[in-house]
Amino acid sequence: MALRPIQPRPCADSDCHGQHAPAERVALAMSLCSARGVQLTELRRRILELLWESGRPTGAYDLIEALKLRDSRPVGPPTVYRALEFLMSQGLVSKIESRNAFVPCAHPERRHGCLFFICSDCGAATELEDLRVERLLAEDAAVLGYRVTRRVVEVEGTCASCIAAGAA
Amino acid sequence: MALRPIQPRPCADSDCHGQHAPAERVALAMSLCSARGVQLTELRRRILELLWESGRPTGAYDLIEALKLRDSRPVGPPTVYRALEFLMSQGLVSKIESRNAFVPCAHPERRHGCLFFICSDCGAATELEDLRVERLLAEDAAVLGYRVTRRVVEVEGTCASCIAAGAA
DNA sequence: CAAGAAACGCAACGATATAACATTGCATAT
DNA sequence: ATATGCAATGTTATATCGTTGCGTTTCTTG
Repeated sequence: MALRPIQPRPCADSDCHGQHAPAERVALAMSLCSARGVQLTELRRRILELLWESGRPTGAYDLIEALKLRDSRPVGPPTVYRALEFLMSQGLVSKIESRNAFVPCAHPERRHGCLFFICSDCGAATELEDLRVERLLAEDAAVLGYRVTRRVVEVEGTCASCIAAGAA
Repeated sequence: MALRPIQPRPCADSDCHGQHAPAERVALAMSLCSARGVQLTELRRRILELLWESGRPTGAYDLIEALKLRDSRPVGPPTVYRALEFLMSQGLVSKIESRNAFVPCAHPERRHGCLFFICSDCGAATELEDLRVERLLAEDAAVLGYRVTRRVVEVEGTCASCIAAGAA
């Protein structure tokens, strides 16, 4: 029945049926960029793809490595950082500040302020949308008189799988 | 009437009357550490003091500079990072991940998961306690099966003063 | 197609953080 | 008094992350 979820929303799960392969993520990004009149160039596309394939927060220098090894494409740090900056400006990628690493965003079509849950054990990151948190932060900001430009919400811990594995 | 605030709590404001000078902050830290049986050594004390005096998020290398210039005490990065790690372990200091900088914590006596509001203009950071946010994050973590070890909540924007100044 | 803007390549550098190992000072055991 | 253990700090080097400046290529647009 696909009811419209208004509350916590795991972005890699139940309500996005099927559309999860990297290729589909990239296709969505391409159409989005096209609609917005910005260029998702080959390099940018490839970096986004690598992030989706990686499945975990990935550092800029790891991306440089990956581009060299898998694409025989040697690029310098500025090039990668610029591409990441573009991807972030389009909501296609977020930076995990507590890790100095980057993750692709599940729902670039929405103006999102996502939360990230990061497992210290396996390094996986789960993106979550929780409007209630956004609302509270907006409220607190209003009390302080802040005009908000960016939110960083990162929860570090141990994920369910790693807890299970560790308890074995 | 000083009612007990259970909701958003600006940690540098109304409900902590008077006790705000760096010296008093440090004194509190000293008694806390003493009670906990851990050593707030000269170096650690001094770094905490510098952070309180700074009034804004301060980088590790700035602390190194300050120690050299103001105390004629040349220390290397590892020394400072170790001291900061200790101070963080005691809840006396938090790291602002989005800035690679450190701030002293207003309420080390509570086990806190603070929010930070950071002004892009003037660089000031305001610490806030909001149990509602903590509760929601705990809830979301429970849904995902996460065991939480750390929370990073940083809201970046423009503070009231800077908005006022900019509008002039 | 020409002109301008956007994206990219490259070299060097700056900033942040940690690894690995040595030393100091102090408490306690011998 | 000597040896041992331990926490904290010092030292050197290096890893990791990110930026500046500038020249070249590529794309778009009139």
